[in-house]
Amino acid sequence: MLTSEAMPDAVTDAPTPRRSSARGRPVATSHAAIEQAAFRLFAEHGFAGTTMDAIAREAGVGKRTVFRYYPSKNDIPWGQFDRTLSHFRELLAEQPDDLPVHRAIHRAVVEFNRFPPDAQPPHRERMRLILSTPELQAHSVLRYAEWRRVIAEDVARRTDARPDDLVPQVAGHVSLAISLSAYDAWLAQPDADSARLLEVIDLAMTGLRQYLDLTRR
Amino acid sequence: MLTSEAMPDAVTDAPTPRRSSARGRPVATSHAAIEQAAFRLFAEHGFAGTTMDAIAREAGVGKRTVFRYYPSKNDIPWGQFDRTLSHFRELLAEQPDDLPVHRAIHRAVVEFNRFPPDAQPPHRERMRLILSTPELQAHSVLRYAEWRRVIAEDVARRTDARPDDLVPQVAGHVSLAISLSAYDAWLAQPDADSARLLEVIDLAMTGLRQYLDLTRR
DNA sequence: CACATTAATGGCATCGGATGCCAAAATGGA
DNA sequence: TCCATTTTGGCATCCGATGCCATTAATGTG
Repeated sequence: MLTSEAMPDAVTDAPTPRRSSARGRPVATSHAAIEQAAFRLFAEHGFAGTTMDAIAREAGVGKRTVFRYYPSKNDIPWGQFDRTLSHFRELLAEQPDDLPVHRAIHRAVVEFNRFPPDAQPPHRERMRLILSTPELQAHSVLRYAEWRRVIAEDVARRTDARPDDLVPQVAGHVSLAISLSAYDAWLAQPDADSARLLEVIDLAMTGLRQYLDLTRR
Repeated sequence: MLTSEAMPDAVTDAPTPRRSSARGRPVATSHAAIEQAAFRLFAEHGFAGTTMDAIAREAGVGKRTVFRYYPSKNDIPWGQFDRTLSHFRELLAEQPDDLPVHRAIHRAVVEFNRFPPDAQPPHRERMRLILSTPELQAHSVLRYAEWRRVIAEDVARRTDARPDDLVPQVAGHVSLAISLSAYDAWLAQPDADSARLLEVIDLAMTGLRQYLDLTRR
């Protein structure tokens, strides 16, 4: 999955608390609660039409507190992204070394987008919001950069290169390109389920190879 | 070129005036003048450290006027981008139909990045600012979207598909991925000139085919 | 030459996101 | 009860962005 779902409290370790110990004033909210409040308002008034004040009110906390949980309004739809990158790193490391590099990466990318269908808010709505809202499209590249970096590092390891070399960098960029194309196509299909997303990622990869060989009409 | 250079007044049709006729109050500045004022301040205080008020003062106009020439601070480094898209469209149309699609596109992309070396501010500085400033990296995807669209339309035409189909979309995304990788690599080389950029774009394409095992394993 | 027409300018108010600062609140433990 | 601890949230401030509109400086006409 490209996003980190805000799991129901029972699934994660708590209401995603910020505290470390159990002393001091207790938390008044959680990442999940803020996200859910925000998504309710986004659905009603759109992303731009929802102010941070309104989100704070809906979540029942002060605006200042919301900014403490999420560094910016743009970060809310993505959820707690950093938690997922280490998972992606593991998926890449799991792929056999004797596979052609691009196949190993592609498999990890597909696996990364396989996820339990009980996300809250749902994965598809989250991605629809992100990919159809210009501000969020723009903001997302900063997230993508870390994601690409993870790929570049794995490709570098597999090819005895450095992460900053051209081929690993291109691999990162192109993997992202494949994923974004796939998400667009997936979202364009009215009733595509989460399994269909994985198929479309495969199709996008096939499409790329086709494009690079194609001789025309 | 990915950006539209603010040419010296003599090269373009004027100080890039906003007026259509010659009646009414004359313009007080130009796109080029604002860009140059802005780049001076960016070099001195950084992008984030430069306020729109400061740019307006440096250019000798009101803040409100600057916003009339550029819709946002983020748009200043890109210059007048839209002017270059039609040029790109022409370059794509010029490529022979009997070429493999990916070769035609790649050639147009390379040609698009060939440009006269007398830009003001210089192409390389412009791209370095854009690609090294997070806010600008983010904002740029909105520009890239139009650029990708132009490619998707040309690929669709060449392959009897629709621009929104998967292969044209992937082609757009991947061409962008190649270009961005190339720019990063080019900027990483201390004294690379503008001719070197074109070579690096070729190298990035080669790198992609290598990554995909199309050439050798 | 005076004056209407035209079009860009720039001041002003306002909004919303973001940030620093700090007192207040709420808990556990001594 | 008081203290240490930690989060909260109010307040002020900055900055980008936008709407509104009076002002300014040209042109062209009578």
